[in-house]
Amino acid sequence: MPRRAHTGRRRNEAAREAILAAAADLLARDDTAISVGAIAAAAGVGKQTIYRWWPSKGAVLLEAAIERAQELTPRPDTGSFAGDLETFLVATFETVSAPPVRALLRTSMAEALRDPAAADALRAFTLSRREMLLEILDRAGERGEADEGTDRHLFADQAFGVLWYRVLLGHDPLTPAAARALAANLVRSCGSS
Amino acid sequence: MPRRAHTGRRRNEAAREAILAAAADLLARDDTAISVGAIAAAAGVGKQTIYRWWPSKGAVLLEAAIERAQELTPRPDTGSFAGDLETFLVATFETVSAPPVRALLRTSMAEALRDPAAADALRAFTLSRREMLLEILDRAGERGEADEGTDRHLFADQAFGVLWYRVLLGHDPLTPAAARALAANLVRSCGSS
Amino acid sequence: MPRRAHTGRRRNEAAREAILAAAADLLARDDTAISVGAIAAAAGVGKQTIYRWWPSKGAVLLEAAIERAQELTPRPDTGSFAGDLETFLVATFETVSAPPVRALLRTSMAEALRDPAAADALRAFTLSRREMLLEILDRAGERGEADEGTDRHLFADQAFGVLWYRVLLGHDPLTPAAARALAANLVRSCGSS
Amino acid sequence: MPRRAHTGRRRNEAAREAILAAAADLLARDDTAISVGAIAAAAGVGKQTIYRWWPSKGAVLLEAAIERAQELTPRPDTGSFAGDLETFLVATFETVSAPPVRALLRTSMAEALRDPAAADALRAFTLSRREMLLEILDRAGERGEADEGTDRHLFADQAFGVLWYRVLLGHDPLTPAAARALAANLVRSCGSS
DNA sequence: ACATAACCGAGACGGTACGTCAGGTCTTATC
DNA sequence: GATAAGACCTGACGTACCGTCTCGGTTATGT
Repeated sequence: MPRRAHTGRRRNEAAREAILAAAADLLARDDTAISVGAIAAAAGVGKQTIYRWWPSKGAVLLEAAIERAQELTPRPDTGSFAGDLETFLVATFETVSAPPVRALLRTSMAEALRDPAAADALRAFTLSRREMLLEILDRAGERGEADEGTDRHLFADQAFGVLWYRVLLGHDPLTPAAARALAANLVRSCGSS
Repeated sequence: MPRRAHTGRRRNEAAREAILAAAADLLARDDTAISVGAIAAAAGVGKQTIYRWWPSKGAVLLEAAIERAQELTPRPDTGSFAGDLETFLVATFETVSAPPVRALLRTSMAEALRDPAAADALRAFTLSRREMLLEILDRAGERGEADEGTDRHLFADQAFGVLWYRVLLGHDPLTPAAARALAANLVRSCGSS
Repeated sequence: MPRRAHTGRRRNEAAREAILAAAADLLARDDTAISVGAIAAAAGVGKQTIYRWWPSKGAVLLEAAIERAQELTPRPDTGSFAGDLETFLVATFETVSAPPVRALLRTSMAEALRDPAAADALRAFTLSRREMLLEILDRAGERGEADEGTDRHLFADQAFGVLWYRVLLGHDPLTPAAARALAANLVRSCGSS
Repeated sequence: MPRRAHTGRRRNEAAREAILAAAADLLARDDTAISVGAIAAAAGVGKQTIYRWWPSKGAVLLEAAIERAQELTPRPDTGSFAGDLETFLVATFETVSAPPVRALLRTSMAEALRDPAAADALRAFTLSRREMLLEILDRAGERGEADEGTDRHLFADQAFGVLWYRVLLGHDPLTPAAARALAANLVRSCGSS
């Protein structure tokens, strides 16, 4: 039961932003090894200031990655399921095929695979992206363009699965053509035959 | 506890096997941090013996992972595209949903994301799995069950994309039901309309 | 647990005392590592309040040490040089052989060796103790019990040298017998042969 | 029960020497703050190599200090107690009054006061110096120049006490005149009156 | 049969990064 | 305007691994 709400110096917002900006910069480079010391130095900040506010390196990197990624949010409304889906996927594939964004996703996943705190953050982020996609599906359902029995989870997994698979394994590039073909396949698989 | 004899002159096959076995054991545990020293100690081997034959830690881990994974290879031939695909996916999902295999895939990806040598190995492995799947598609094409214009790459990416996405992000489990639904979707998307 | 009131404007004497008391407490324990944060917390004081009034950690510790030590000041006057000296040394040795006082001297020296401000304080303190001892010598000189040509500095150094040497190196304990033997030696070395 | 006496690479003697040399160099400078990293860097050595062989920074510094100090060993034999003692003390005072040696002693003591391992090393070193001095006293006893009842510990403490006191507190310098006066006092205090 | 040479285990080496700790400074709300 | 709280930058701490190197020793081969 704190007698006062708060005493002492408050969190320095400038430091927080400098840290995330530095982290994002380093993420955009494809340096697979980013150290906490490097982030701190680039942000002009002590390491302890990072550890005071984030549980681990991965958590900082992911927060930085996500903050960047939030900006690039297509919310298409073309009137048709096929149109919305194609627009969403083409835009998303295009964004992600840019090397810095690709590097950002790859490093984010690498961190998430070692660090539970980072994994939570990544899961929260991907969940938000899934919801955007599922809005499109739900709208289509309301218009009768998609079967009601469609497995929504699988629908999202097929879309994002292709995305992540190509980003991580790199067997094929994320082309607009692939986005369109994928959109068509997904529409067909939801079709109220 | 050096029980293996030195061989001198030629590569000691027993050491190689002990290393891969130790690596596989450690991979199956979900210890996110596996060190070369730990592998060497578990194998009763000097670190240099590892570095003599593999370029990096990731390469050892992936070779071990792949060797394990090769054993679990379904090559179904039920006579129909839908049957083959469903059998393949159900079996694959089942295998991968076992926690040790899941850990193995996750750690393999983590290594591949940091270590180019490991990335190459993982790419080679996934390529071999893709070919198995594409055999099924090609057989279907010969029987006229699949459209000739089907994008083979996208077909494989959709299947393995869902698999890896669920293994890495864990939003949903790899259930047989999901495998069956995915198989149905894929058959439909290859359908000679 | 801030029980003391803020005073505003003028220096808070209660805070000063709480700081020195906390420092003295920590000094008496043989914890070789005393942090400013620990002193501040024990005193219920902000770190800045310490740094506002003292130049460094060592300076606080030494001021606390000296304040404690001032209390234990024998000023013997037995009438004879030998008597005064023996009384002084026996009392001093006894005081210093108590573990908390020993710890206090050892920590004080440790701080003085790293921190010029602390060194100054320690020098000032030891100087005051030397003057007490030299009073005894001077009185003896006036009575004709000590040679006028005696090296006063060396006289003091021999006495306090043994004290500090035993406190710091610990080859031998500070026994009353040693104090008496030392007193006898010193008297002899000042003897108007 | 080791089947072999030793396997693996042996300790690198060059590294050991480089570390002690670097430590001695840094000790001679009056930098009160010497870090393990600095020693390692100056020696061209990894920090771990220091921690592998010494329990603490203080232990390294003291070993370096002692190794240097061992070189400067007066073993006088003038035939008389007074001559031997004066020669020993004058030489010792002269050595120690050199600023680098003074710095070395001060830093050694500072380390010993914080670090038990360093304290042990310093105690062992001072013990060896005491024995040298006591040899002189014992030889004098054999010749009948010193009383048999002399307190040998106190004798040594008086000599080294003055030395350390002046090095650590610095009230007075370590002059040859002081050494001679001290020698005279000590001879008198052992006198078989 | 004996020298040679590649291999082996062990483990020390120079490094890089880790996550923690403390010193001394600065900032904020409160008295 | 001094205070308690506490965030800040700095820099050292001691540890964990990396990938390389150097030992003494083991065996298959080549003479």
